[in-house]
Amino acid sequence: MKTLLDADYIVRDERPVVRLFYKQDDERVIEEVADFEPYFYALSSVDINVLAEKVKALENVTKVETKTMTDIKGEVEVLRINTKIPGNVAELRVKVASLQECREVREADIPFSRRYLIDSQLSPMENAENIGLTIASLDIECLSEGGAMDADKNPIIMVSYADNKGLNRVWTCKKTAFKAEWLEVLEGEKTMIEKLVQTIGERNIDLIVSYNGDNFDFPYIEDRAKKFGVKVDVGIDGEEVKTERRGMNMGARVKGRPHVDLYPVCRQTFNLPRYQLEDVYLHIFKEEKRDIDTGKMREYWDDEKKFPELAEYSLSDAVSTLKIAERVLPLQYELCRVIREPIYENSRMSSSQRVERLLMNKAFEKNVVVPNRPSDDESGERYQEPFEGAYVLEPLKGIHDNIVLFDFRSLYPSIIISHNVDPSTIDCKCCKKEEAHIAPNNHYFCKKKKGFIPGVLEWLVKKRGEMKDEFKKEADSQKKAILNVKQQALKLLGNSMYGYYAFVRARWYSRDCAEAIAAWGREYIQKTIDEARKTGFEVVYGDTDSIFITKPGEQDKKKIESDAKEFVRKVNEKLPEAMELEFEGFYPRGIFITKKRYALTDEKGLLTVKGLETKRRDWAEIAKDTQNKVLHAILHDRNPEKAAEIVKQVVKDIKEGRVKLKDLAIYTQMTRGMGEYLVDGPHIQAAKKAMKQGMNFKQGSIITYVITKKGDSISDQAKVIDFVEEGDYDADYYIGHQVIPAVLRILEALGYSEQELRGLGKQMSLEDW
DNA sequence: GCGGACTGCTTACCT
DNA sequence: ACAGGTAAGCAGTCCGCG
Repeated sequence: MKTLLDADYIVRDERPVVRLFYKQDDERVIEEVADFEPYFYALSSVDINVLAEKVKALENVTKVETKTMTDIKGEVEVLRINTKIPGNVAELRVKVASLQECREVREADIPFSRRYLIDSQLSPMENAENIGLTIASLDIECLSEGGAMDADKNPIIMVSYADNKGLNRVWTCKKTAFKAEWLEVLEGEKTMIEKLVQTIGERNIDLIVSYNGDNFDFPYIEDRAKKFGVKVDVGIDGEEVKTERRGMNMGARVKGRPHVDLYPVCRQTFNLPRYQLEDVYLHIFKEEKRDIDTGKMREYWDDEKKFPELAEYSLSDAVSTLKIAERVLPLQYELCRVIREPIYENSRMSSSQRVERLLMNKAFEKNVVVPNRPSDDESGERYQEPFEGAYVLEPLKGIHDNIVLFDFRSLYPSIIISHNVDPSTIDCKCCKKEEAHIAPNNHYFCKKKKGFIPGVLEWLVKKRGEMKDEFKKEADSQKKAILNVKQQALKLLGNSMYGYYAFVRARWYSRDCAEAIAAWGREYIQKTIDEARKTGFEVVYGDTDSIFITKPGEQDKKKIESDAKEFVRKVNEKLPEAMELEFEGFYPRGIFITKKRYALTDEKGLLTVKGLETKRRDWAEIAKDTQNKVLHAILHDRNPEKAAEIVKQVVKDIKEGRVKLKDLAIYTQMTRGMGEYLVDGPHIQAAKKAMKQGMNFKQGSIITYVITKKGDSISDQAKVIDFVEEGDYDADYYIGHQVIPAVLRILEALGYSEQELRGLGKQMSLEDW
């Protein structure tokens, strides 16, 4: 049994050698492939043989052959141009492209080891679960003075390590009397780094995980190691870890022993207000992780009594990182297998990159020549040409009883499949418009030849169906879990296809296709809404692919549900085969505030909230929690007086200074670089003040701030939480701008007028908001 | 000089 | 750095007001 963990290439005797890093049984092996040459394609503007002759005369060309492939507009003759080493491609493609006879160069920007994986059709991480990978997590602590981390000055004081074969270690250089079986006191920083490297090697680690290792632990270790002349040669063949630029961020790459930074993975996998290790751990395991105030690192380090706390915290970082890895890696493995990408790359890819990678694999299988990536100018132009998206029905605002929710199962993917939406089938020559799939946007799609992307989608849907069937049949819970992850991965890829068509940097971008899909979507939901109304339902709300209905005058819940199910059956009879309207659920009560903002209770009293403040990271916990309680009181307990009582108490707590800072914190992401803001909102002004005191924020950082007492405007009052004392908060702001607006929206929708609320306000002693 | 109306910028959500 | 549709807050400006 073997599993492919990593791939790269080296140049030996002026020939490229692809290296495949496997774990085979219990051994680590490197397979070398020496007979694979880099190549790319050229399309000709004249007779392909004329171009071929010209190309043959160019330097470093080893082989030229003509081939028929499928392009967007149909079959094309292409020239496959082989060259000696990958390093030649950049120069050669320019020479070829500048030949008069050359129309276009294709597939010249695919990295060589990726090219090999596409052509060999090898899947990384096959058998990963069965082979028993040895996974290690690592984490460092360093002694920083006042916020800023500077690898030049501040030493590493602790390295913690945990692996899934039972070894837990904290290596430190403090001469301490504290003893623990996992604590090992070493001479100094240099020895600690050496110990880490040595342990990874000795324990034959297959996969290294970290939390923010790309941007912190590895670059830091590298810098410190350099100081001591130590090599961080943790790679399988003794290569050192290399931090490389990957778009806007860094990636710490370890050859053959993939390093997965769980921070980007978690940011993509979960939707949370913040993504510190503690937050993610709490979210997944519903359990607080040990934490310390890292601002007081010096104290923990110097004080012998406090030191054990630091050591335990450090160990818990490594241990919880490993636990998180075990939770999130299965989906990563699965994505690796489907898109045939090694895990180092896959774990740092965006969903559009994954879709594109899958399409490139399928293109190879189906003899399709891959379109080029657009230039910056081209994607800029595409960006200037937006199109109409989904339909959203204005909700009937207020409370509704006995709501039935329907939605179209995978609306966009099913439209793409049903109507064969593809850049190669749009307005085809082989069908008359009337005989084709006519889209609501003045285009039509071929009915004779299946498009490339609908074909790939169909494959994803079919595979997913198989996984779901096997899931149902499987009894073993571990195997069930794997099957479930498999279907999840396929679903993720399928659901990204529409967005990919509309993504301006996509190779297979097609505004016309995206627009047609959205237009069809609008047509299906609008027709369904009309049909529901004709059938005697009231349509309370609908968004894109979902419809909320009630049946006025009908009290019998069973009757409502059965009528609704009958309606679904009727609609489905008329829909294309791949499309389906699904009965999603029955809700005894719901409140609709505006488009995209509503709340429902199911029969067990479980609350579903969408879009309201409760769901937003940029509202304080005190406001979100109060809104949530008010919703529960109204929807489930049906008791507005209770709601009023809750608000009254919270307002009192705020006024009397009893609220903790963590409940007042507002989280807001910095979505661009500091210099790019035209208007500095509260989070930016708070961040700027904090940066003067040594803190660091960059694009993507989530800023945690509180509105304090002092200042001329809200932004002026905003301060990063680390610099705020307990009790220093603007009570009027939290009452008037947080709690009251959040609950008022609910009470207003209940039918209270503004005046009544002010009256109620007096009762509730809210008179001064 | 003040407050309400309005606009533009910004964010995070929904599907 | 997958899409468009949407609500909403804050900062700043405009406008009316003897």
